[in-house]
Amino acid sequence: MSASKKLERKPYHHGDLRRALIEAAIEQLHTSAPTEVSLRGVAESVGVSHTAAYRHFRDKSELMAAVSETGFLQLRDRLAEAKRGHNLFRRQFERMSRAYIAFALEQRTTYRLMFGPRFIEQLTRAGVAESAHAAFAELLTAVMKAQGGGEVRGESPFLISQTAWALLHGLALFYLDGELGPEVDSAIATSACKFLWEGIQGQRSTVDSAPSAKKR
Amino acid sequence: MSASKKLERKPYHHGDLRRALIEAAIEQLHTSAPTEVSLRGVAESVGVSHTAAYRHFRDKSELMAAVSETGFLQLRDRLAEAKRGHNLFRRQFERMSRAYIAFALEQRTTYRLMFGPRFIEQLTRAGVAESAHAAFAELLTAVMKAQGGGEVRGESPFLISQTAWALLHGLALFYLDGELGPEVDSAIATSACKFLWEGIQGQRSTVDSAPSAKKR
DNA sequence: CATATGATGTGACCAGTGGCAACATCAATA
DNA sequence: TATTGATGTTGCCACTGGTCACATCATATG
Repeated sequence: MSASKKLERKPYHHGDLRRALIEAAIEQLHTSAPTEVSLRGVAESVGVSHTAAYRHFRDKSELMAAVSETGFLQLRDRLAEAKRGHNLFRRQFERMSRAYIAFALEQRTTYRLMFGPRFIEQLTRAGVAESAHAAFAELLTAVMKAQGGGEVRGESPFLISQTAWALLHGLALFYLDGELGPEVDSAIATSACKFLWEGIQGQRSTVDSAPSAKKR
Repeated sequence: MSASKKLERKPYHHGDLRRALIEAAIEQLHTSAPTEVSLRGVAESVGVSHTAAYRHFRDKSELMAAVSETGFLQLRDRLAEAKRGHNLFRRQFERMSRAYIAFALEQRTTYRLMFGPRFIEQLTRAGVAESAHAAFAELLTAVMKAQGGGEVRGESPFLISQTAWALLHGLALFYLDGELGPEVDSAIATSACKFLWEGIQGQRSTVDSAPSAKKR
């Protein structure tokens, strides 16, 4: 076989095992519950001994934390993408909500992992905390900007954003748990966002959809 | 030792092992994550061989489902208790919200278990589904009654209740994950409920909170 | 009262898991 | 060229959930 080149002959050293393990773990999460994903299985699917993983992760939880981190980064991108090109918060909120739930549905198990029981531990790892906050910041900045324009009431943007996030998270779990249908646009998500929107919008809504009798 | 009586001499047959196992599991959940609770550990803490559990539960997950069921029943009682003696939905909602989050905080790990990754599987077991729906019904009936009095807008009580539940669930997880302080009354819960309340209240609010400044 | 029978608990054992330690392999530098 | 540190491997350990054959007992039946 070719001797000079680098591939084919399964080199003793993998090259980028860390990344490969993370991707393999994500792959397994598509078909297995977080609990059922075994470090051994992941290593095997990469064609490597299970202990090799310990050269790149202190233990299994650190590998899973790395998976979470990539999840949060992806979620952040989705949210950023959702609001891009729209200036009205009402519109941004609607699109971000859909994007959020769509992400949770597509990455079901990863999403569960991200917000699962190890969430606290994970947040102690720098990377996870940062990426999680980055995702949250997408929502927060949108709220703050909308407050500047008077579109959203002027109370603490943190409280408002957290409320919205909590609602989205709760909704996402409902979808994941199969209590709701698989269509992101189903009644509940739409209604829920409408209810919250009506609770947080500012007095002088610049463009209040329709002049329908609103205002309290 | 006394031969005629029933206690002391650790009888070969436990008497009510099923219940004892459930309680022991709940006990362990107070100090261990759901994942870390082992069937063997639970059995040992009851002073029984780990295989004895299989006489009462098909497998570990069935034991955990039983734990969930008792959790939902307890949650239902808490919610029922919270609204008892109050007629104004606004007041009921406020109290139920606090009760909900308080329950999640007190039974941290059990709560995680209840809504954890196995939620779907659990719901296929009759007992769990029933108790879960019973808890939800407490909220639902309150909403429906309030709609009758015009206190809550007349849209689908299901959608409204689910929205509220989703919000509460999301909030509860925030508390559990330590993103928020441990005080149930902290700003976020109060604000979140206020925002939602303003989004769902009916047109002719009978008593729109005394104009008192309240706490803001 | 004696005995048979089914419910309940036990011990031995299995495969699978996460993790550790000593060793093997290799790439890069001195 | 030799050494060294990073990376991957093999062998092992304790532990877990689960199955099996067997032990113990409560109770119904003669």
